[in-house]
Amino acid sequence: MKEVLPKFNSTFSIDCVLFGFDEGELKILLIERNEEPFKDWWALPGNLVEEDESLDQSATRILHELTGLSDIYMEQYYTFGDVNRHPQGRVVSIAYYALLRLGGDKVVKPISNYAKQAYWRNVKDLPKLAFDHQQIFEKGMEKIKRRIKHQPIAFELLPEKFTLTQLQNVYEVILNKKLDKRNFRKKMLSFGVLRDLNEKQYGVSFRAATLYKFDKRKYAKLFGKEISF
Amino acid sequence: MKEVLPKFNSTFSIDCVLFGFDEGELKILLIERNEEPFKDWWALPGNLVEEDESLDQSATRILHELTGLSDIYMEQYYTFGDVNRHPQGRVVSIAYYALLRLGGDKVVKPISNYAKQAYWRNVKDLPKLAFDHQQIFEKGMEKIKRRIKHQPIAFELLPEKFTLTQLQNVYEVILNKKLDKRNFRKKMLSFGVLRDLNEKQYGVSFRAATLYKFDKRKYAKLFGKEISF
DNA sequence: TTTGATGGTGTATTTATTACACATGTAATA
DNA sequence: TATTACATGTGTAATAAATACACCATCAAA
Repeated sequence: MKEVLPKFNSTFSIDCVLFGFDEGELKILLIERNEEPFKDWWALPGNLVEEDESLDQSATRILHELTGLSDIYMEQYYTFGDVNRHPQGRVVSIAYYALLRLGGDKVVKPISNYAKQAYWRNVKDLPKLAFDHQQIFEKGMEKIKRRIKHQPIAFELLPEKFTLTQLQNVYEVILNKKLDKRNFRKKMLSFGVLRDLNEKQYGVSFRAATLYKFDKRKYAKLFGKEISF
Repeated sequence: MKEVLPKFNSTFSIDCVLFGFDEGELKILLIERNEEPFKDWWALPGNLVEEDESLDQSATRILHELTGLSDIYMEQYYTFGDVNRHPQGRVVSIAYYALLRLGGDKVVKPISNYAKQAYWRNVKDLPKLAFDHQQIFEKGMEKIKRRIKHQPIAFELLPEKFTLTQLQNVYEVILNKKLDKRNFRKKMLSFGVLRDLNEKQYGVSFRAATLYKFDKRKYAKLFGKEISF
């Protein structure tokens, strides 16, 4: 049944924009390339898609190889296919973004040979990037700006227990504008998807804030109601 | 400088969901395939990407070959890459949608050999589709449902001069719900992007309605203000 | 001239958004 | 133990936006 397709002279890759939130800053993971082309340049983590894996599987694998993490919110958002985007041939790249919980911990183990090292970089201060990765990053940034207004993605960037101030910081840094504290809290709590844990921060050198948790069950019940965060 | 990429055993295609609005119905263009696989099945128009064209160029070309039209609002919205989506090999398909002005006229000339014929079909009454085209269609449908709320895409489906009732029909059929006439008009006119042409319909067997035009210049001035249509 | 079908209009109610300032609690330290 | 530094936590009034709702006007055709 397998006949031959007229063209097989192309390939495709996945590139990932891995967002993380740490110390009040939105960061993405960049690798320093160890191979041509663009050896020694900074680039988004990415790789070629294997024959026997779907695009989503491939994105999941690449993320796992790079960070050791699984069960992460990832989403395909655009495909880049300019003729000369890759100097070695026709490579169409499918872009994904992921939202990671950072937290002074072990994330990031660039085991693979194609990367010398990997660093988290503040999105407001990125170096020059290889290929068309600047464009890929910008489109990803736009995407999460839109997405955060309608979907509960901010929680993916925070630890399971978080304070309202931390949550507000995520919104402020992604939307790139200050929000009013009282209005923000009123609105967030009004959705009824945050559970007050009756628990306080500890180890902070000021008044400890109440910890909340995102309640997925309650959110699921609202589905279809088009919340506007 | 050109080295060899490790894998070149794959290919990619474009599939298009062409939306049109006619006689109060939202329709898409389907072709009846004349080639294996899925010979004689209904399918979305699509084709393989050529070596020397970008994805956007390819989408534009395919649309032009099929309809004779150019200068059409098209947008890439998702890429489908399940391993077995194409029975003859690994084919990743980049999906685009386009919004066309129908109007009893000449659109649609399925000249190519791979299609027997092409028909406009109401989205509420589609036949079984080849490949994963049902899924591709559904995702496209979701996309324009979201998009129409924030971007002025409804106008792309209407003739240059249109009545407010026609415009409301477009919203109703895409959002799949009835809207209140007075509230709809109040809101639409409040944006200040519709120009009253001081002109009436003619040839209708009832009271003729005022014709309006979408004013792109005024809309452009609002840019960044996040209108919610 | 009557009928049928669509065009066109306003107001009151409810809900959401915005603007805005000060007392409280905690840890560090003087 | 008093003071300081710092982030937490709270309410109300004003404005803007969304919603609900019904009838007369106009035109062509019969």
